[in-house]
Amino acid sequence: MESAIPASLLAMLDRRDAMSPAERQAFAGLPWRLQSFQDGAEIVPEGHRPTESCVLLRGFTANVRYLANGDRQLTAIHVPGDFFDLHGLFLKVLDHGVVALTECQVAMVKHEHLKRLAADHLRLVSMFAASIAREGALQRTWIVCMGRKDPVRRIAHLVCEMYRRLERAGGARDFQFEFPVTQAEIADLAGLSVVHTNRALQELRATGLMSWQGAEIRISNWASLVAFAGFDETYLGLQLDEQ
Amino acid sequence: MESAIPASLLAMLDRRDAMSPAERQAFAGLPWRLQSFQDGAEIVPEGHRPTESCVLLRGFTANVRYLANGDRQLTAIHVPGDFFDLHGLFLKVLDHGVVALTECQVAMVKHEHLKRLAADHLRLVSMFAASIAREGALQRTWIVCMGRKDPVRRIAHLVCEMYRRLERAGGARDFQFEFPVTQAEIADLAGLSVVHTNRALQELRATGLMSWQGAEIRISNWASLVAFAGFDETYLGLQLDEQ
DNA sequence: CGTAATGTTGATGATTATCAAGCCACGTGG
DNA sequence: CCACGTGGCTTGATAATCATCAACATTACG
Repeated sequence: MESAIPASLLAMLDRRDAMSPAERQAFAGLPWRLQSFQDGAEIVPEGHRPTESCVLLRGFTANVRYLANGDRQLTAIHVPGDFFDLHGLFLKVLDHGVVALTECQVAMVKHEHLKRLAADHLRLVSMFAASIAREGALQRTWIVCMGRKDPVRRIAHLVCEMYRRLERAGGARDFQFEFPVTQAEIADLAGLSVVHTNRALQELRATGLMSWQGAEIRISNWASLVAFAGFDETYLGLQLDEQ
Repeated sequence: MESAIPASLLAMLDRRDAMSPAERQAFAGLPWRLQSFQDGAEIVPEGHRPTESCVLLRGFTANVRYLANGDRQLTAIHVPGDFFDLHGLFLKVLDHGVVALTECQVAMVKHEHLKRLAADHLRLVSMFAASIAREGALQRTWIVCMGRKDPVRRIAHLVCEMYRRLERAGGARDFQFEFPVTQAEIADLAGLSVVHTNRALQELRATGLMSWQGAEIRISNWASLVAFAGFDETYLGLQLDEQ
């Protein structure tokens, strides 16, 4: 199935690093291929040599690494609008897989087209690099959480981050949002056992700063939750340095 | 102090993504500024808006994030030849500081010069992006270690990684190398207490797979250490995708 | 209505942080 | 040369944290 990338998505990609009209038009004109995936599907296999890059349109996906004993660790989580595969444009091999955490929809475009685009619009290469650098900032933040924050704060931090990122993507408002992710997936993200994740979640709910029932998260006291989690959102606001 | 970048360093930067003669010459011709730092010195402050990027010439440095309670977490460690600051070329603000883990020497070059260079040699922008993407792969690997590996394996993995990276940089041979880093710094890197780091190290030495006395690390059984740590080095070999 | 996936609970033992102290190597000043 | 201070390493004891196992409850869904 071949289709133009939805205008709403383009607006969202655009939000952070404003594209010029010419860039926007060239971007939207690429031969995007839309594809849907079921909950749990493997979107990109680990160790794959990618020939196209992906933008998440709907749902949640995550980077995943599997260990020999069957354990796995999620190293990043993506929200709609994320160009989650972009480093594959510069490196020959992907060091991780990408898995669908929910039913989701992805727009894919071949690297050859992105490269031709980049050759015509040089600033886009810098935008790509900035996007990759931003993902690095997310990962550094997660390393800090895993290394120096207890499980309750770790999950609280995740909630804060997801709210801000989804807000930007148009998927969150008024301190509430849908987050249809299982506790087992939270465990794989936070580096915890499922049982302990469950208890940490209960403890977090017991603070009264937020609720999380089913897929619905509601933050009742943003400022206190931020303080509790030690959430410093500067790492989310990093912008392309023009000139 | 203004000086040309040492030829040996250039050769090392070159090792991964071969530069053309023209690129190499342009690169070496930039107005590099050499600067030395004492053990523990802050090379780049957290939240800084950088105007230059840095290549580590000698010693060890690390990315660092400080928490409100005074704890800190190291999110990356750099070896000679690493362009540890490159994402600052694309983002306005650095989300982390850089600290000297040992006495070290750094070559710095202003962003304006790098950007002019990049405009003349477009492939260099891709090389920069690839370098940033590689750092992302290192970070993902560390997330996996922190989330799913016990402290002994975590440190074993660090030893494996440092050996391979130093080997490439010319700082390791015959399964031994100098690593003059304190246990407190290992603790901040691995997300452990100092006491537990010490005990994990003793346990690791007790396996007989390696020794670590003072600053001297000696790996006596590489294959077994790799197996024990679950070290899969594909993430280190990622190369720039040319076309 | 049955079945599987997800969430929850209790009990237990292993892991890890914390505190407090001592040890060792090294450099500095008397 | 020795006293002394400092920083890094090591040890023991204790308590908090976390994983694991084995249920059971709840929900989603065919």
